[in-house]
Amino acid sequence: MLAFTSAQTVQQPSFSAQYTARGKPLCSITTNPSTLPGISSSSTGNNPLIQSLSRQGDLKQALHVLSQEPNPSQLTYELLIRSCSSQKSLSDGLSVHRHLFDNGFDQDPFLATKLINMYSEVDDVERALLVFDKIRKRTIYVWNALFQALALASRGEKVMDLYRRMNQTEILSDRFTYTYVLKACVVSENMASLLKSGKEIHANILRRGYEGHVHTMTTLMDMYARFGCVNEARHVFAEMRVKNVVSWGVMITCYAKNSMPFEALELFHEMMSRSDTVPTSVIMVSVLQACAALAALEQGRLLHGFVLRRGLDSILPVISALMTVYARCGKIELAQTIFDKMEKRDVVSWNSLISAYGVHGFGEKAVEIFKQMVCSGISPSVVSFVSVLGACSHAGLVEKGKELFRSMVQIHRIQPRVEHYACMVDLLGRANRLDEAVKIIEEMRMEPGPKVWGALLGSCKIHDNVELAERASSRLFELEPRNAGNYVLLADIYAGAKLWQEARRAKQLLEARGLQKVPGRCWIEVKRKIYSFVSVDEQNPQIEQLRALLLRLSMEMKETGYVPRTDIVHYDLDSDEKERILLGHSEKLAVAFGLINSNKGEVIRITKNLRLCEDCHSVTKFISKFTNREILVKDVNRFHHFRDGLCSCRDYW
DNA sequence: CTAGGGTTAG
Repeated sequence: MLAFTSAQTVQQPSFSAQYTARGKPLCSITTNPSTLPGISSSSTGNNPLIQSLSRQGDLKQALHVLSQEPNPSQLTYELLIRSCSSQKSLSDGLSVHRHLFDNGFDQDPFLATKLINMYSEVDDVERALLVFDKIRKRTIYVWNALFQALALASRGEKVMDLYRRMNQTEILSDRFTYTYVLKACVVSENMASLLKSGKEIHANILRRGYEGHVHTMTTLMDMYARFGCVNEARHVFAEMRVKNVVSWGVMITCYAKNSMPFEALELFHEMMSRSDTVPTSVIMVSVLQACAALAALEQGRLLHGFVLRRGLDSILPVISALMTVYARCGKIELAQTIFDKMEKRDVVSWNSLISAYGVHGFGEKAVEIFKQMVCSGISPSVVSFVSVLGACSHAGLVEKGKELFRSMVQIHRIQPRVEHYACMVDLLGRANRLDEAVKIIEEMRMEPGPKVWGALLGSCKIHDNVELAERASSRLFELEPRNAGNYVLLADIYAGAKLWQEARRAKQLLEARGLQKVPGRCWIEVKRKIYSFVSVDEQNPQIEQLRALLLRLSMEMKETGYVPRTDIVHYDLDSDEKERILLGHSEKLAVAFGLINSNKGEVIRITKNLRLCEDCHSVTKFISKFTNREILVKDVNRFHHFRDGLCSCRDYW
């Protein structure tokens, strides 16, 4: 880059010299160009030949001919630059750039645009910026090309800086500008600060009267969606008079990605009934994702049928999403069947299967699939390692996990990222090897992020380690002050150690920051309808019936040794009240609902938004034995398969 | 020169 900068300004001759030297081998073309078919020695010279060589992708030949051409045209340069872009060749791009500079085309805004595109394509934004700096006449095309290049390189702040500067000139944004600058907002390292910028662009869009432009408005929705601003996205969507399949898709994805799977499914059904929009594979992927999050098997089956009818069943992302739906509905064998039938598989297909076994606690199987993947010649990705390490963690395969972690660098040449360290901390911490977990953190060559400290805090909860919990939580309160879960976890750990005053302080901290505990929720799908439960659910029409059933079961269970875990209720209440609260937990309500409303022999499947509580875990074990029913509970991070009084997690979760 | 998607840990 340095050589080029100086050359561009002062050392022009060296370019030409270097260039001519490189052109030498093909001088035969210039000595007698007319011997080549279709080439005349008229005023157009070698231009048509260079152009057709560029179009064919014979870049080397094109460059050789160029070196002998005294009058290259703008079109010739354009095609050459494009060829460099498509071949991702920085060195050839530089040659063309030098050449057009020598021929006085360096102030041509059209070619500057193409050069910026080209440098962006070869991942050299710095040179793209340089072209922009040098060009004096900056058309909106030049600006847009740079915005696009910077957005692609995740330089959000830089884009906003330049966007504001552009707005001080007489150049006006167009519809392309808006899509690029909006995209730039969500790709910066510093997400929070650019939401403001996004809103600023939103205001400009309205001021300039672009609110009727579908493309722009859809990008705007997506920007809000990625910041988690569901209401803003929803508002933009509602105001759009013209919607197309992408606008619907962005809104559905927005819900699916922001933990609102119900709304995602609802909107999909609305799209199907109220518009003539034909769903694409992209839409199906998002809807399937929502379905997986809810563990809604019947919905999933309907969607699977739909996918087949629409002929979308050979599209890899759709298949991966389908596998995940079945896996998350507890139908792991169906996920395996789909995988087996695939004609082509990519790394994501494999990852889907690995994580499927992982969340069910089949650690060995997950490791086996991982090995099969490697044997079949697919290189594991960063996600493969997250999945397989997670699988080891859930199954307590500590040594296996450590071995795989080492193999990341040693065999697969993948540098561990923060999320891999988080997996290791979880793996070791869960296995009560907290000192080793701490050692891993201390040896990290990067800043341990919230995921790492969060994994440690979670382990402290399992193993009642107050001291370490204080250390982890103090870091978490700095790193993610608005995550309510951390305060609740710390309060629980204190309460578990009967440090009531400290527990109260942790809760006060939560409230002082204006946060609220995420309420525990459960879902159950019965006859294609999904029912949702919150703890001590007074609104539920069947609540009395559910309570009565649970009370009866609880009394029976007590006779066979069940002791309600009133110790985990951290309110200052008498033990009867505590028992009542425990019995009102949403997962118990959902189980009772399933027992009453589904047929005998059917598996009861429940989804929970948090980690399963210990009391519910033991009660569900009892119930599975008592009622001779299989109960499948998917909590935030794994599956619990209850059968005959036992759980598939072997009480390790 | 423009918009959306698969697999992921606490």
